[in-house]
Amino acid sequence: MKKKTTIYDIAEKLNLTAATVSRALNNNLKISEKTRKLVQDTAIEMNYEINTLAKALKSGKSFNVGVIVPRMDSNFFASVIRGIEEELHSKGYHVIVCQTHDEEKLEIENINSLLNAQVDGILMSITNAKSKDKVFDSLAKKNVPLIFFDRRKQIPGVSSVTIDDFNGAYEATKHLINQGCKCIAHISNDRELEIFKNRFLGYKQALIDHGLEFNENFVIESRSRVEEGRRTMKQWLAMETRPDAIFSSSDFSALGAIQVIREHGLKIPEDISIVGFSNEPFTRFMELSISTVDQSPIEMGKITAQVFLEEVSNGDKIKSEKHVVLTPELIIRKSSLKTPISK
Amino acid sequence: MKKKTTIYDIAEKLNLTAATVSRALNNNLKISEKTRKLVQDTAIEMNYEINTLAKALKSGKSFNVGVIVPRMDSNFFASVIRGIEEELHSKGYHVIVCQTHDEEKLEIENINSLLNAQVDGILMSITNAKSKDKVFDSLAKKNVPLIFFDRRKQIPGVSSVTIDDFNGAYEATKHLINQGCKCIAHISNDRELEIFKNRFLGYKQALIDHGLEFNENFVIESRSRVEEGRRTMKQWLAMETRPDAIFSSSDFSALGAIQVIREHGLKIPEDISIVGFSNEPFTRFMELSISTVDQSPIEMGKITAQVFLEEVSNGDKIKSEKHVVLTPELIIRKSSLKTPISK
DNA sequence: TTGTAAGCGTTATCAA
DNA sequence: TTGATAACGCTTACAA
Repeated sequence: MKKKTTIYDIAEKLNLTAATVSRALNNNLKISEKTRKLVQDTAIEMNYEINTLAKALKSGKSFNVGVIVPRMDSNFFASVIRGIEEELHSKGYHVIVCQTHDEEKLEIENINSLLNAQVDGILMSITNAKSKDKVFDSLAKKNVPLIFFDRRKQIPGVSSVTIDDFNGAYEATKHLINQGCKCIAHISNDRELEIFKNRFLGYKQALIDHGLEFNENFVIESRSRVEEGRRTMKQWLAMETRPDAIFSSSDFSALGAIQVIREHGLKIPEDISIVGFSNEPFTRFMELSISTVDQSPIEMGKITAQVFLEEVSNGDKIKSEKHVVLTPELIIRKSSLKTPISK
Repeated sequence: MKKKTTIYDIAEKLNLTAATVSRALNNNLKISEKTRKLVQDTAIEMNYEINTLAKALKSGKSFNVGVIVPRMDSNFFASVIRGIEEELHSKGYHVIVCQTHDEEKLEIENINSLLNAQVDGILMSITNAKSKDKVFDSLAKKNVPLIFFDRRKQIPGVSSVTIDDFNGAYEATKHLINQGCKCIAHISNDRELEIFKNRFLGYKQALIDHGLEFNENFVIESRSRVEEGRRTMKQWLAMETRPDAIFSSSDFSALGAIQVIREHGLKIPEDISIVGFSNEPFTRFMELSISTVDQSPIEMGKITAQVFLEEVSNGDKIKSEKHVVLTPELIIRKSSLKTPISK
C-alpha cells in the first residue's frame, strides 16, 4: 500500500500506453468512448490519483496562489481570505496564506518564499508602501500576477480591488456632523497607503463641505491596534480643547480610544462620539456597540480571486490594469447615536 | 527575461554537466572548492533560482504542509498558525491554511484537496469527530503524517498537541466556587471531541470535590459562537432557579451569555459570574473584562510543527504516537471577581 | 572530482 | 484513435 499508482500502471494493466491513459483521463481529446470508459474505470479501481507535482512541473503551474495579509486574526482579512478560497478552490487552486504582522522585512521574505514555492500568483494587502519596488519588479519579470486588495500601492500594470475609502470616510464624518459634533478628530494611519490617504481626504472634505474647520492637530497617524488607539486618544485628551468626536480609520484603534475616554470619566456618545472602520464583529458585540464602516470583505475576496483568474487566462497578452472599487456601507450604532432610536 | 535559468544553462556556460552544477549548488557533496565557487557565482550572476516543482517531483516532497482549522478569525487559531509558520518557514516549508467553518463536509474536502496538492503533512484541529475514519485511513495509507492540535481525536498512531483541558476547567470552576458561587452552569460543546469532554469533566470534578451538586440541566452543548451562547443563556434564565455562575468552554459563547444576562438586567459578577476559555483579545478589551483560560497558542503551534518535523525525519520507521500536553493558565478578570482588588 | 544516464509522473508532438 | 518519444528541471547511482 505504499507506492502510488501512476498512469503507467494503468497502461500496463490495460496493454495501452501512458499517453492514451493520460488522454482518456483528461477527457477532451480524441479517444474512443470504449477505452475512455475502460481507463477511467480501472483508474478508480486501482485508486489512481494524479500527481499534481508532475503535472505542475510539466505545465509550469503549481495551482497554488499566495495571499499575504498584515494579520489574519482580524475578521476583515480572514473574511477576504475566505472569499478568495471559495472562489479559487473550485478552480483547483490552493491558497497559501502568509502574515506580515506589519513588518516590512517579513513582507519581503514572504514574497520571496512564495515565489520560491512557485505560486501562480500573489494576492496581497500591502503593509508598507516604501521602496519595495525591487521585489515587485522581480514579480513582474517572472510574470507572476500580482493583485492588491484593500491596501494597495500604485504600480503600473498591477490590478487592485478596494472599496471607496474616500466615500466611506466622507459618510462617516458627515454622520458625526449631523449628530451635532463640531470638533471631529481622525485617527489615521500610514498615508503612504492609499486607503488611509483616501480615508483622510474623505474626512477632510466632509469637514470642509460642512463648514467645519480642519485642524492638523486632530489628525494623528497610528497603526491599527488597540494600544495605538489608546496612545492617540491620550494625546488628544491632554490638549486644551478636546475633540467631541473621533473618526477612526480602524475599529481596533477606535476601541483603544473608547477605553481611554471611559477611563477619563467621559461619556460616549454624549461627550465624544465614535465611528470606526471595518465592521469587526466586536464592534457589534460590545455593550456599547461601535458605529463603523462595512467593507464587504467576502465579496472583496471573491472579486480579487476573479481578477486573478482573468489575468491568468489572459496569459501573455499585453498587461492591463483593472481597478474594482466596492461601495462601503456606514453602520450606525450606539457609539455615535446621540438621539437613540426608540426600542 | 522570460525563460528561467536552469542548471543546464549554468552547466553549458561553464562547460560542466548538470550533475556537477547540482552538486555544487547543494554544497555537501564531493566537489572541488574551485568549481563550487565558480558555479555558485555564475548561478547568482545568471539569476538562477531552483525550480521547487522539479525538486518536489524528484524527491516526492512538496515542502508544503496543510493546516486545517475550524476558522482563522479567532485569535487562538490565528496564533497557533503563526507559531506553526514561524517554526516551519525556516525549514523551507510552506503552510497552506484551510478553514472548515465547523462543517464536516468542508473538512473532508479540505483534507482531500490538500492531499491532492501533495502536502507533506497535515496539522489539524478537528471539527467533528464522527465517522471520518475513511479519510484518516487514506492519510495513513499514503503515509502523510497527521498531527492534531487542540481539537483532537483518538486515532492509533496519530500524535497530538493539546493543553490540559481538564485542569484548566477544574481551576476555572474552583475559582468560581472560591468566589462563593453555588450553582455553576457550564456551556459545553460537542463532547465527542476530547477537549470539550475534558473541560466538562474538569468542571464536574471541581463541583464534586467541593461538595456542590452536579446538575445535568446546567450543562448545555453549543458551538463556539456568540449567538449560541445567547441561546444557551436564555434557556437557563427561563428556568425557575437560575445559575449564579457560568463556566463556558468558549470565550465567544461566554460573550453571548454576558449579553443576555445584561439584557435581563442582571449584574456581572454580582448576580452571575463568568469565566470563558481561550483568552481571546476581546476578553481583555471589554469594559467588563472577561475571566478566561489562556492556552498559549503560539507555543502550541510551534510544538505541533516540531512534532511534525520529528515524524518527517523519522521517515518510515515504526510509527509512534507522541502526545504533548501544555499547561493552561487561569486569568482572572472583572467578570468573575466579586471582591475587586484595590486599584 | 566529474560525467553519464536514468528516473520522478505528466503531457504534447509527431507518426502510424 | 492510439503509440512512441521527448520534454519539464532536478537528483543520484554508477562509472570514469
